[in-house]
Amino acid sequence: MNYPYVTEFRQSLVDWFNAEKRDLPWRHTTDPYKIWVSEVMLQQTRVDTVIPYYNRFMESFPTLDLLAEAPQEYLLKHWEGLGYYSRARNLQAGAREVLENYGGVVPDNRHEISKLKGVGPYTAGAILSIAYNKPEHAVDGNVMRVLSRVLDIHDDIAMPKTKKVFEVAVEKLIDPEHASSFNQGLMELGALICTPTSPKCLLCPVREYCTAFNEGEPDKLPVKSKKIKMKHLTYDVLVCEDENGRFLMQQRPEKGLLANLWQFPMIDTSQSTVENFKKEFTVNVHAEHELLTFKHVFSHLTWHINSYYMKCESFAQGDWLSREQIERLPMPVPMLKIWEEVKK
DNA sequence: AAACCGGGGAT
DNA sequence: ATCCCAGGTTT
Repeated sequence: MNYPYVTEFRQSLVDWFNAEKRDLPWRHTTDPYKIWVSEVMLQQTRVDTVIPYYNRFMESFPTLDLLAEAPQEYLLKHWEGLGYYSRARNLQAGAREVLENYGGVVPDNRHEISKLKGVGPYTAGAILSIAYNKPEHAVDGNVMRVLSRVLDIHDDIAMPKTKKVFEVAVEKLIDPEHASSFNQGLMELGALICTPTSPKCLLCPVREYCTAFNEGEPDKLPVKSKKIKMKHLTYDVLVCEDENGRFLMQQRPEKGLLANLWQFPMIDTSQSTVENFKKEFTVNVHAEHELLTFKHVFSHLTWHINSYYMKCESFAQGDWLSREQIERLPMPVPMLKIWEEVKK
């Protein structure tokens, strides 16, 4: 963009944002803690999905102190179904760091705020600009898409080094007096107008300054390579209920996929069998029938699940829990689907 | 740089 | 069936 038009670009974007912005729960505050929570929830997650989670979260954890002292299981229950559960643990770890190292005040500079667990370059810039109105870049997928079109940048956004190109661009473009509205305006534009497919250029407040609109092909941007190979895993899931109406539950390891979440026992059918499971847990099965058979698709792998209900005799080993106890445990969506079926 | 980490909505 | 979303951490 030619330098003389930067001022007009800023004003058009900021004015459009302030006139057209959606009414979202986290836009009723500039509390850095609440902005922080919203930004973490919004990582890789759509606005409509986040809204009910954010509202419930703020009812239970209205202050940074209350989040810091919350039991992890109670915290994860609030994140259940949202995905990327390490976000919740990192958020709490970050809150505890703020209490210990910064007197409970979220830092207002990139150097310190970036030290907090779970706060990377994007989230740092988002909190600094939205809560403190600091002119800091906050480059996410929306911003890269919008600016790739405005500036006609053809670098492959799948490559990590490309993000630096956009961070430098934002540093030059950002409105130093209205950093909050400018950064949110870029993201709002990406969400409402400058969409991945079929961008609504005729409604765009900055199309006058958009190189791709005037000289290029907005639909062809951004350039993004990369393709992923999907892995497939097949599991037998066993819902074992004993004579007292208690169910055998397992907690997943503290690292890796779905860390610390709870599940009904899962058997990797390429590693073991249901018969081995029965011996290992010395479970006597009185009756059994099939529950659900379905697949659950993650971003990088697919679970093929066959679930079974088994009426058992319980023995000492394992966690046999009541329905009420199970309801309080954080579980991944596939287990929630099975649990709903069991309750029918 | 690449792999890992959830889930759902849009196309 | 495919893409991708208000990304960060680990290897």
